[in-house]
Amino acid sequence: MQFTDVEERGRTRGRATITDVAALSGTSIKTVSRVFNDEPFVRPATRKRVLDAAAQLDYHPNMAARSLVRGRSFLIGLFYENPSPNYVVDLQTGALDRLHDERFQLLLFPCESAANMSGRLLGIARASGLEGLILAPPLGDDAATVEELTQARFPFVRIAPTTAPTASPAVGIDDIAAAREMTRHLLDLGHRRIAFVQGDPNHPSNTQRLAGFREALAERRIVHDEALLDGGLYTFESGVAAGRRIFAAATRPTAVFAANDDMAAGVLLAAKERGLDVPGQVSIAGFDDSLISRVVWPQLTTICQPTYEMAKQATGVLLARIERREFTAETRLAHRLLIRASTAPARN
Amino acid sequence: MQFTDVEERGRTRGRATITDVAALSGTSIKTVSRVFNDEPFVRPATRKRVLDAAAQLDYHPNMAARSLVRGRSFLIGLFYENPSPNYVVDLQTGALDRLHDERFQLLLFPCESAANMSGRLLGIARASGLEGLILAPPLGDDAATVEELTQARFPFVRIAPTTAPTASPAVGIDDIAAAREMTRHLLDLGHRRIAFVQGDPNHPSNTQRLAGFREALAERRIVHDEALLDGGLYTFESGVAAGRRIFAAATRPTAVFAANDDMAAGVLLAAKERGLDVPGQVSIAGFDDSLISRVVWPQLTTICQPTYEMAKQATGVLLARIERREFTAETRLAHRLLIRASTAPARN
DNA sequence: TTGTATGCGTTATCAC
DNA sequence: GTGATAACGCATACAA
Repeated sequence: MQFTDVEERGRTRGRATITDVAALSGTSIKTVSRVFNDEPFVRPATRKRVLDAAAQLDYHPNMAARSLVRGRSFLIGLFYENPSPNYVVDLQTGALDRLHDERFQLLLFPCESAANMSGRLLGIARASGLEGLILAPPLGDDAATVEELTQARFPFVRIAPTTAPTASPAVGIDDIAAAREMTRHLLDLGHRRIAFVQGDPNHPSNTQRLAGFREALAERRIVHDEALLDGGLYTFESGVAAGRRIFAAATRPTAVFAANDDMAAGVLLAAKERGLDVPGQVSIAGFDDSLISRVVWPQLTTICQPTYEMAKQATGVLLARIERREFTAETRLAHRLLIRASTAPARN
Repeated sequence: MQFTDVEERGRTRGRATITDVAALSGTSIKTVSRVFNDEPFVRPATRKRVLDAAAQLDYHPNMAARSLVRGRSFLIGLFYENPSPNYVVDLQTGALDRLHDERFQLLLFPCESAANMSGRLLGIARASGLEGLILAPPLGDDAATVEELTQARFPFVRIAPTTAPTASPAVGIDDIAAAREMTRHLLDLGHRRIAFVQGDPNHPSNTQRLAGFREALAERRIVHDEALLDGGLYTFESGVAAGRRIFAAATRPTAVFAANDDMAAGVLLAAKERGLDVPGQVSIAGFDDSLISRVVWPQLTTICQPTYEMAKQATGVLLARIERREFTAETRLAHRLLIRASTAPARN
């Protein structure tokens, strides 16, 4: 069955304008404008007349006209790679919640890879008329991107970046400290052969988590067997692959620490394929506290990273920067070690 | 550390305009406009001069001005409830991918509940200047919403709706047939006591899946024990709760069919808590083929519902409708029974 | 406290 | 093929 609609009404033509409202309310367009912009110096009675007329005409200010005359788009862009849906949705929800009741709108820019975006962000931002950018990891760590935006004095904020702070604001947690805590937890349980599953080597968060892992081992004077370092890509599938390699090795580790939950869940699946009991024969730890860590069995010990809150605060900082208000250059949010059922004392 | 930037450059003021490009290229603004809108009747040499000037000035057309004069916003809205992040991201990616290379942009509207949106969608659409709406389930099933939008001749498309087809286009699968297939699969494995875990009773998809389940039982002349009907809310947690109730009952079912994967994963967790072997002692089936079905152990037998593809096609239909081209009123996409490890023959 | 005139950056009309 | 000029709907000096 096929249709062709003759007359659709999604466009703005034919809709009531400020002039119509002025006419019907017996005022001028300036007064209507005042009412709709919450400006002072409008007599309550006049305001009411305007509002009534607007309601009657189903008037809504035309955003395009408003943007044009103000020289602003009220658009901000969220740039992210697509590692796990859970993470992405947390990010979006945080940003959207902060934007609620602001007149800004959020545009999504899922990126294939941070690398091929390098040096192109400013052009995209200009083309879409964005007023500011939120850069989720690992985009905020690309030197060329940061340089380009900074040079152009284009407002942006980075979420959980790991490179040295720049003139641009950032919101994140201390990845090194968090990974250190998790490693200490495993060490405290008696584990000595601990495998580390890296995430995407291009995400500096991975570097930081690995650094924290190494630091904790060094504290206890444990020489890390580099054979126990495996690499994934932050995806569930890559975690499965890494797990299979790890458990196929001659001397199995007693614990595996994966740089995020998706990979940890993959390692868990690999363990089960091999008939290994978790945490009886091997402990598994993740990072992020994404939904997946609570969905698998046993539930994963992980680091609670407040993604939603980071996105929310980052958005707030960006708005402040766009509005030329004072803003916090660097915000560090608290993380939390979440001990659940996937880690247990090492058996001798 | 606090900053206040004196001069940010995210706004549009100060950027090159069509006039600048015309001046630099020695042409008129109309010609520049022609070039940027791919209109014919521009000599190649002139075109090149314009393009060069534009590049030199880093000119990008001002979307607001363009929208204003055309009387269009090039904005479409995606309205969804937030059941599972996996589903939401599939939806977004499908829509975004279709929009790629179109000049439309997507605005996100996560809704708390379909009920409290009833009758408010048109206002929101008008206020945001949207040209069209994509309604993900269960929003497309709200009678008041559909009525309101239809009345106003506002372009919208529904994804996987289950209420009777209306004048508005829809893209979906045959939920009844899919649920029937899944139930037959369980029956073929010898299961006779099969519990059904409902989703949100307000989502008509739930009604359809339950209907398919019942039809399959009726085909085999099996009288369904209504005690085996439990209810969740399409969330993982509600699946856990339902599973606990089901497995606590005096006579346990040998199979559980949940109306979506998130709940099936919850049932699986409840089974494990109780020490039940899956699929040895109980088979569990889901619906959706969302990431979660592949992440849990054993992986879930489920129905593959092409969410991404549905969103992509729905977006295409909406664009056609907005552009007043011919569009398909109803699109039914194929589903697929995915037999994985969570279902096995019933033991006698 | 309210109104008038001007311009924002485009596209569209119509002449050349 | 190309170019003046008038909208588009709104905010904002400036005037009253």
